[in-house]
Amino acid sequence: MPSKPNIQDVAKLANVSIATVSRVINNQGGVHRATEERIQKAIDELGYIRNAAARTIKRKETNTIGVIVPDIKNPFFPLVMAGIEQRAREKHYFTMLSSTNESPIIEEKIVKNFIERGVDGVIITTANENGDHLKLLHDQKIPIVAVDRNIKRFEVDTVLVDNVKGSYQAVQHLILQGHEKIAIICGPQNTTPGHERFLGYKKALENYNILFDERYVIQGDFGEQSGYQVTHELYSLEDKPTAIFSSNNLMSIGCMKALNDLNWELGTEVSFIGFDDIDIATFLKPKLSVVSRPMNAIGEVAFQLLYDRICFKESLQKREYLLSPELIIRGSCRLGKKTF
Amino acid sequence: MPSKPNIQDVAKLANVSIATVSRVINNQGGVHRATEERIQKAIDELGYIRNAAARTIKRKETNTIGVIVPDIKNPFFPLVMAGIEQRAREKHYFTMLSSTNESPIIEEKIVKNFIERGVDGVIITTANENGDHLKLLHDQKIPIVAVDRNIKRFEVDTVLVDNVKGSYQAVQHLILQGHEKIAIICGPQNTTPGHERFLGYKKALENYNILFDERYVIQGDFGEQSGYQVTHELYSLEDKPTAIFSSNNLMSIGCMKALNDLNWELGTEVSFIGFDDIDIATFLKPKLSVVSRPMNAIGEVAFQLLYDRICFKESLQKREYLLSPELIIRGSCRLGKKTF
DNA sequence: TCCCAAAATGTAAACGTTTAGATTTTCCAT
DNA sequence: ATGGAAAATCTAAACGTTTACATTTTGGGA
Repeated sequence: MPSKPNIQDVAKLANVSIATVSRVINNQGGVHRATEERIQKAIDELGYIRNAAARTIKRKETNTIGVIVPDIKNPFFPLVMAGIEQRAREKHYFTMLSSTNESPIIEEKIVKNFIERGVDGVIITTANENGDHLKLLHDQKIPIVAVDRNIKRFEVDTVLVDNVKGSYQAVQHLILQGHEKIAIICGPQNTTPGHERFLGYKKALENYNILFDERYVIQGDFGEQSGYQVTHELYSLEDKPTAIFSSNNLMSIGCMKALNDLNWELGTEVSFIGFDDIDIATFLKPKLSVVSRPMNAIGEVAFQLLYDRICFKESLQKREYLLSPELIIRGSCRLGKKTF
Repeated sequence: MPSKPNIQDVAKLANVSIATVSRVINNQGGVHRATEERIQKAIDELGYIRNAAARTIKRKETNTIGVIVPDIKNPFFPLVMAGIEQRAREKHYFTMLSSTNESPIIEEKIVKNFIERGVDGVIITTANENGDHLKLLHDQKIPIVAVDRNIKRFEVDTVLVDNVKGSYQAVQHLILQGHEKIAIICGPQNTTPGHERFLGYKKALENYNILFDERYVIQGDFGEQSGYQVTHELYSLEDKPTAIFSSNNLMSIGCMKALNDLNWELGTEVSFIGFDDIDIATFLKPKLSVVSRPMNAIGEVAFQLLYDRICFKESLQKREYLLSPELIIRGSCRLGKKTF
């Protein structure tokens, strides 16, 4: 018994031609009942498993999609991924996941590799929204769905969250609690989420006629470390903010650590709302208010969009899903210090 | 310009044979400098990308490994995955990740699919340690590395953590703090980690001559929900434990939620140590003591083992890596209530 | 019994590579 | 100029499928 059996071996053992075997493997029908059974027996006996590579060569499809995320360690993405996988499995699609560590260079390599391997489509949260490095994908007419971050250079289907609305609601809530000195820990302004969350912040201030103060706008990079440092900066202001809005989960964690180290008391001395729910939220005293996103749904929608696009290609218009985040009020902003 | 260009198109444009093009694509040398440049130009011009499927058919290798985890939402696995990916990228290997939701049935399907696709090897944390459903892999002589959970049915390389030692140290520490009524929230006893962590617990009690009390041994399923429920059960005992050891991260979280809801005060009324570090650990008051595992290293070692095995196949002996967990003492067990 | 459509099966040509082995070209020592 | 080894290139046969088309078998009505 030499290495892997192939369709030939099965055909020989079952005493039929490879065409018939192929028909059985692919459930195409039109095969005599008895013959089918004979072939199935041969398959089992030999332990035959069809070779996807050879199949792909003919079929020109892999039933595989690629998923590219910027940071697999950010719990947001595994949750989205779970949604994608769930839906993909239903449609008998498989999933290749790669993480770029926010590097467009790595991202381009991954893309190239995905193309080599013939993925039928790609779901991506890109490390560089201008999208120059995704040209290859576009050229090959491989369907793309952008999740959480848009791609500027071409039209692609998108699954985004209404960041403006989410942060607007959060900041609005802080304002209604009586806060006027509200700081924002921003994400990178060259990313959609980073920028839009800042816009929502600004809009809320404007709507309520609160003075926009540059000192309270402070740049982070979506990483925990930066949330930590930046909170120190805020603390060192002579006129400290009475509330902080953090633009993402990891920076919220960094911020909380800093609050702790600085003895800057959450809820009494400083209120807080963060974008994205995090595990620690309900364990802090007071509990953290957050803007929560439906991660699993994001993944599910993303796959559905991609799947439709794979089936219907260009005949579809560009579709943009905008999911609404939900403001979850817990304790961390209830005690807003009235300024009047 | 019809769809994807192939090696033929490149050859024609560069006015050479496909063999020469192939040599260039694969950097095999022996091609005239000028010719190579001409070919490269043709490749760029056409936007040619080689077809991995066709290549696989000849080469009988994919440079892809499959990774199977039981629950992608458990933060442990993305961290291990990050270690795997990091090392894999260095060796120009790609990674397919699938999650089984702890279902051996799904796991078997994934395995079959991986084989179809010709993965060069598999890293797996199996949903069923007896391993019957992995027979296919073994039959095809595809290298396997078992992570975190062993596989009983065949010999495979393993990367495990010394669970017995880890939980022994944790329980020992509780004992030395003066605790005698120490409860354990167990994981499933048909998994290596679940069982071994229980063994470490028992061993520590024995060594220090503490009476083993069935009532304090309580079964969970490694899920957050079960940690929560089970903690309620412990609280309802007439003779409550003074310390709790939890067998994994998610159950620890559930336990903490329960403590909170029950007003069972951590650190004073009940001490705690959990297996696996978790985000919330340092945010609780007092901070949580934990047994910490080197996730990234686990992933790196796993890939290294698999890589060697792919290169050398049967010529290697079975290798077992046993990494040591680290007991991190924070506040949650410092205040052990002396019973004398 | 014969005919013929329908059903079942077979034949052979792709698909896009890699690679042994054959052939041609280059170029240097004579 | 010439022979011949080394370098460069080419030819053609795989690899394991799918599938259009051709061929054979089956079975029921006349």
